[in-house]
Amino acid sequence: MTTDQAALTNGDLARIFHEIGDMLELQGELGFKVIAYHRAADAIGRSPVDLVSAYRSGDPPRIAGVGKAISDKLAELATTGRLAFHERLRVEVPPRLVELLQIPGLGPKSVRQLHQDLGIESLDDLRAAAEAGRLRTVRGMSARTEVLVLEGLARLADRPPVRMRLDRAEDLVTAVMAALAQVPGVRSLEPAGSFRRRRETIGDLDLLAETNDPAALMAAFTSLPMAETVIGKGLAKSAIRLVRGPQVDLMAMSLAAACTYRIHFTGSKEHNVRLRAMARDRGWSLSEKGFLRIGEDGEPLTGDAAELRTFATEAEAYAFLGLPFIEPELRENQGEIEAALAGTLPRLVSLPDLRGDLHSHSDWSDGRQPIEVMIAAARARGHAYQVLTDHSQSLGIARGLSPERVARQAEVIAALNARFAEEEAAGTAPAATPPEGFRLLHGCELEIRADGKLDFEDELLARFDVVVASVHVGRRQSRGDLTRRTLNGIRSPHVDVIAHPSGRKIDERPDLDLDWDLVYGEAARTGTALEMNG
DNA sequence: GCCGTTTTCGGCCCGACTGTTTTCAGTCG
Repeated sequence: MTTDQAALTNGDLARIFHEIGDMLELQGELGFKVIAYHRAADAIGRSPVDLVSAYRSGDPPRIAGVGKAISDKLAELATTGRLAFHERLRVEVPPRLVELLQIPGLGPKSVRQLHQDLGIESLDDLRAAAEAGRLRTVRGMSARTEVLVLEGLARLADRPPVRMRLDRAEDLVTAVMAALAQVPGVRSLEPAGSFRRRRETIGDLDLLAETNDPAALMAAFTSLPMAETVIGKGLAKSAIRLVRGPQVDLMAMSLAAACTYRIHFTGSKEHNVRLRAMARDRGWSLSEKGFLRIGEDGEPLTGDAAELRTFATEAEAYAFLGLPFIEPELRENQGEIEAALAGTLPRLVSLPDLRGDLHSHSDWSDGRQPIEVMIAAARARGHAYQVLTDHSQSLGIARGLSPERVARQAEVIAALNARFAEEEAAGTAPAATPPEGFRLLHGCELEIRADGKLDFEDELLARFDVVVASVHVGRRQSRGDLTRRTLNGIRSPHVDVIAHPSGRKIDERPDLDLDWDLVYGEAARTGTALEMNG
């Protein structure tokens, strides 16, 4: 436990309460209490409010899933930096025992048994016991368990669980679906899970299939050349691990009743739990198979009395619960259920909304393609405009443009636009061209230098159609300096957009340390757009 | 431990797969 109270972030707090949940579970505590701690930890981890500050100020926010007991513990952590309850648990439960839960197949019951019977307290203890053949002396374990445990340990050391970025997931999903598309009986294949929710990083891949012949599909799936191991195989669902890749789950859906399968496998788990609770309130039990009527005893009716409701589309299933359709991207139990009930769900931006690209680089700076190739692609997509934003002069590594090259580029762009106008007048423009035509706009990605100065004079900046400004160098400066530089960009009357304001690269580079309240406020005041990415 | 226009007590989401405990508990998603 740290003694520096200020260092406790919401993420630290979440870790502490998850660990409490794990340790209580290993002690054999009631399941619902364990779930309550994990649920509270998740809510704490994604709170937008800095909770240590809020609790110290004496005005903590109300958080769903955090009641009096956990709120008191948060207050103790915020004011003292420690939690007596947590420290007592760490005496009672060996702190490293929770690491055993990472081994596939080892759950709380098994870990507890291993600790009780063999005195195992760590992964090292577990390895030694497995290698010595002592696990088989524990009730419910065998020599096979020892093999599985050693494999799990090897995998843990060899390849720590790492989530993949959405683009890599896309490649793998495409490859697996292509390999299964020709299996006899398969009518449809589609991705689900966090990939369908378009999370920025993906753990496992989930696929759904409609098929007349589940046995053939599962046989083909579990014998794919790209499968390293088969984790499970059944007629309803199977799971494999790809060679040097993630786990892939495949579920066979009932024909023409796919809606609840889609909901179930798209998740998130927390979103599904909310839906099932809502179904239960209405007298139905919800699973991937559909809605089953619940009897007096709280159990689904069976036999002749059984009543199953299925639907063809997700929208119908949501409507059955009194909800509008909820887009997959929103299904995280982060307020979307409440918004759906209140009729305040946002309309998501989608591809047809995209009329042009406001930030692009050609081979004049660090892009890969000539301007003409990029423009042909944009016109073929039916865009109305493209803004060319090659780098400004001081970013030498990206071959930033001098004022002279900017002038030459302006001539090239003018000539291209004249040609587009002629083609549109003559009716020879690409078929996808929108009614208003297509125009190439001249912009630049303006460097905000390390000293905070802008990279071009105002007179030159005034000649661009669009100016996108950004910080690339001096990323290690103080929060104050970085914020001042960003504000310099925002306050220039010539700057229209701040590019990648956070400078974050997913899984590669953390956010810039900026005073975001100041940045947002000044951007709103001056009407400067902030690029959403990273 | 949390929560409540049905409840301040008594509920709390659901099913497939695995292994071994010959009838089901544990794990997982």
